[in-house]
Amino acid sequence: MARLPVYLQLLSEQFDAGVSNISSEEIAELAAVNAAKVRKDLSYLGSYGTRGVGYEVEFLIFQIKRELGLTHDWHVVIVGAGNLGQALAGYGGFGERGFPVGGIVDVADDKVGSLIGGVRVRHIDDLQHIVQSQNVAIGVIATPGPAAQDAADALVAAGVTSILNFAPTIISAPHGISIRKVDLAVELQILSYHEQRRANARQSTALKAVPGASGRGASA
Amino acid sequence: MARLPVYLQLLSEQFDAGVSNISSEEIAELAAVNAAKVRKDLSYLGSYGTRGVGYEVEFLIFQIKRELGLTHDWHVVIVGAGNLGQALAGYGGFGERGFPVGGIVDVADDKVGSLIGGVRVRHIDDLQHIVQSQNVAIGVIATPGPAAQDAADALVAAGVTSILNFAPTIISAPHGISIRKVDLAVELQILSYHEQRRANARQSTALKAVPGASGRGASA
DNA sequence: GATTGTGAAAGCGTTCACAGCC
DNA sequence: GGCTGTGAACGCTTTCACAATC
Repeated sequence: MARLPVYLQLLSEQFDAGVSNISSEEIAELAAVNAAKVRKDLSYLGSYGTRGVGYEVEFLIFQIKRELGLTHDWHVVIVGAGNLGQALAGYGGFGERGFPVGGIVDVADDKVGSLIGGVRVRHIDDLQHIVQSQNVAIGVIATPGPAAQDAADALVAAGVTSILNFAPTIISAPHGISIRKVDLAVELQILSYHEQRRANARQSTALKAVPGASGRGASA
Repeated sequence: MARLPVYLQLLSEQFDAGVSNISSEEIAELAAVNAAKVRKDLSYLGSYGTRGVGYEVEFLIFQIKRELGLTHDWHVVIVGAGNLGQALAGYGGFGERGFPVGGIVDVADDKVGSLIGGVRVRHIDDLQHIVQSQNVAIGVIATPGPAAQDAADALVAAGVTSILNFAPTIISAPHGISIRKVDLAVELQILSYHEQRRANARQSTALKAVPGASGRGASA
């Protein structure tokens, strides 16, 4: 249920705005999805709506948080203190949303010791100690692509059971370890694909408008 | 075809490693997907494989790049020079992968003028000028959630036709504008959900092992 | 013999439509 | 009357399986 976090976000906003009750239709509108889908998703949590009335916002927020395991903070550890790792650690968004950075590690000795976003960079050999002392369950990989699998192996060996991978590499891990991948370049490439199609469409329209022009090339 | 960028990445790695020919089975292995899916995806580009042999890596890379519109760089403009915007601009990954940062803008005058990742922050009023002079087609939103819709409106008004949204808000745009959303907190919350389930599973196992213990609570 | 390209089958998530309930 | 909860229909994606091709 990858949409629950989205509902949670928008319900929190509505709650802050003073809305105490909401219908599936309204949620659907805000989340830009179908109302039936919202009801199916929410019914998965239990029957927390009232027919003829809707859902109580505060109660729904609580139930979604419970389902997602957001009743307490989850410390994360970042592997890789390069550009991306520094950016992620310095960006305060993790901590604000309940995922404080419990540590940053790197293999390079010259990076060890520096302070990023209030957290000191440690050597990757300390990973197990950090994970166990801070009870870290989630690791973030922010290494260059070729080092990502090593980072994953180190995280798993240290006892981490969930991994968020920002490296442009597909990593493997033992069964039972959850992995998610976010590749910024992939996102941009997908947008590029759409741009490309738009450009092609413009071109073939132009060619149609001037039938005498050569119709070969990148059209279709 | 959101998998083409993934194939492209791994094919490029194979090419750099000296592999000149590859089968759908091998690609599937590297991409952690089914081989039939790889063939279906690639057949969508045209019949570029050779039966009994496989695919020529270099040619396939070229075809995927052509399909994705990666035959030239796409300049991007970042809206929001806060933590996240600075992080994204400073992280060199965009430029390296063919998406150089053509500009960063913000509404706050005190941010305007500072230098981030070699690019000077400009006022959001300059957005249209930046977009048109640099021929920017893709905008990146790195504002706080409440400002995201305004940022999107400004991007669309300036002539941008694709948006990558990092703000934790669902934005709307006119038909024909492509939008993708990346929410780091959502990714972590999905992992939290898996951790939560693991924790529950452990607890119910423990309860089963000691049948006398109270079976109520967060199990199931 | 090996591997692609692709119809057909299976699976999965979405949407419809309405009974059930407030 | 209004809105939820959900079985059934739908459509899209994935997977299978094999004929076509090198």
